[in-house]
Order: sequence, then structure tokens, then C-alpha cells
Amino acid sequence: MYQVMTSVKAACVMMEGRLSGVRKGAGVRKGAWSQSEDELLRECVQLYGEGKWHLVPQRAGLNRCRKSCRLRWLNYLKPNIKRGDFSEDEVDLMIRLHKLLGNRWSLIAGRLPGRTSNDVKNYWNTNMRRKVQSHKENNNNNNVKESETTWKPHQVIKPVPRALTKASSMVHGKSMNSSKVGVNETVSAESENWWETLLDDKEENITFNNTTCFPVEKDGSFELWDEELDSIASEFFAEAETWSDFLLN
DNA sequence: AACTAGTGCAACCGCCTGCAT
DNA sequence: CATGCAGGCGGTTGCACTAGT
Repeated sequence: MYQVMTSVKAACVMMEGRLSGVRKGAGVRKGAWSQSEDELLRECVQLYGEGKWHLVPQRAGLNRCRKSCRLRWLNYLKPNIKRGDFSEDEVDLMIRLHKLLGNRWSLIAGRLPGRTSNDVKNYWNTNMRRKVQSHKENNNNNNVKESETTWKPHQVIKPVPRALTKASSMVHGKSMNSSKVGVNETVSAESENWWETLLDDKEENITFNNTTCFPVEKDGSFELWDEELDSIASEFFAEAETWSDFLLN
């Protein structure tokens, strides 16, 4: 429905010749995509396949930047994209995944068939953020101090998936150099252990039975995941046989 | 009917990472 | 090792639409 509305909207905009939302920039066109542009992009991707996005504008005859083409394809034109409201199951899964992964929308979307990372992100930013806010307001109205509530920010595991090349030192059994991780990132002893576990393929250690799993920092100390996360993780492992499979999927 | 505030979605922007040179 | 480029991601913005007054 919305797709139709959008198409109609784009057509109207074209006819009126005012192209609202198009910001005049140097060179490439910006703003809303027209139907003809969509067709050109769709044909191009069907012909040449996904990828090589820097070639797409030239191949398709589009005056768009590579990023714009890629985004349009991934978020709108790609087949099997599911439109419309999120089902209860999807929302439930999204909440659980967000608790597990944080704002890693692409990973979350990867577990929601037909949903794009942009969809998930938009849904979360509009619906869920509001729920969180109202929840906090309720707590305030009940004169409950924030610190005394059970509503706490998620403790998010933030692994950094990386493709390992043959040249990678980690592949050869060397520990990761923390200085390579990122400019502002520091690698704690815990995360280094985590990597060791991952790279050594010691998934048998991650059994999610409250006896062996990733520690979660809380009030300066570390405690294990709760049962809820156990169940989530178990679901994933039913599909991805190893933790690495899940993360790098 | 006119105005305003809120909402939802598409698209842009800046940054990060991997790879090739 | 430095640099440039392409792909990818998350945060943010812009704007059409809707509901309320």
C-alpha cells in the first residue's frame, strides 16, 4: 500500500516538476527516486547482479551515486522485501535481538526475513523508543527513583565480526593486537578471552546453561546471562551451529 | 478551511573496515 | 607502511501525510 502511495507520490512530484526533497548538489541527483529510475536500477541489477555498485550508475544510466543506488536496491527494490506492519512475532524477536545485539540493525534484520535494516531501525526509533520513554515516565509518575527500578539499559554484547584472511595474525594463533581494533576502542581482558574462545572454536564452552557463557558486566562485577538470553541464543544455535556462524552469517 | 504538532518512512551523511596498489 | 577506493553500517534529517484543534 505504502509502495503504491510512494510511487504515486513520486509520479505526481515528477509531473509537477518541482521534485520536492531534491537537494541541488553538484553532479549527482539526490532525493526521492522516480519510477523510471527504479526501473533502470532494477533492470541493471537483474542484468549484472548485485555488487559493483560503483559501476551501477554508469550501467543503468542513472545520475545517482553508488551509495544511493545500493540503498535504494537494498531497502526498496530488492525482491521479497516485506512491507507493512511488523507482526507480534517479529516485534518480539526484534526486542530480544536488540537486547542481545544492541543497535546492530543489519544483524537484527538478518534474522527477520524480508525486513531491511532500515525498516528495523525506523521501527525501533519510532515505536520502541516511545515505549521506553513512556515506561520511564510511568516510573517517574509512580515516584519510583530511576535507580530503584528494574528498567536498566541493556547489557549488550558487542562482538566485532571480522573476516579473517589468511594473513591475519589471529588465524595463526597469535593474539589480537588491541591497538588494531579501533582508534577509541580498548580491548579488555574479557573481550580478548572472548576472541580466543571464538577463534579457537570453543563453542562447546558457550552452552548458555548459566554455567558457561559470556560474562555481562554489572555494577563493576560480572554476572552470567539471564535465562531469557539463554533461550534466545539457543534458538539461534538451532540454525547456526556455532557462535561464529551466527555472528558472521 | 486553516493551522499545528506528531508520525513514519525514504534517503543522506559520515564513519569504519577490508582490499588493492 | 601509506594511500585511495568501494562496500557497508548506524545515526540523523527532510518531508509528506495524518490527526487534532
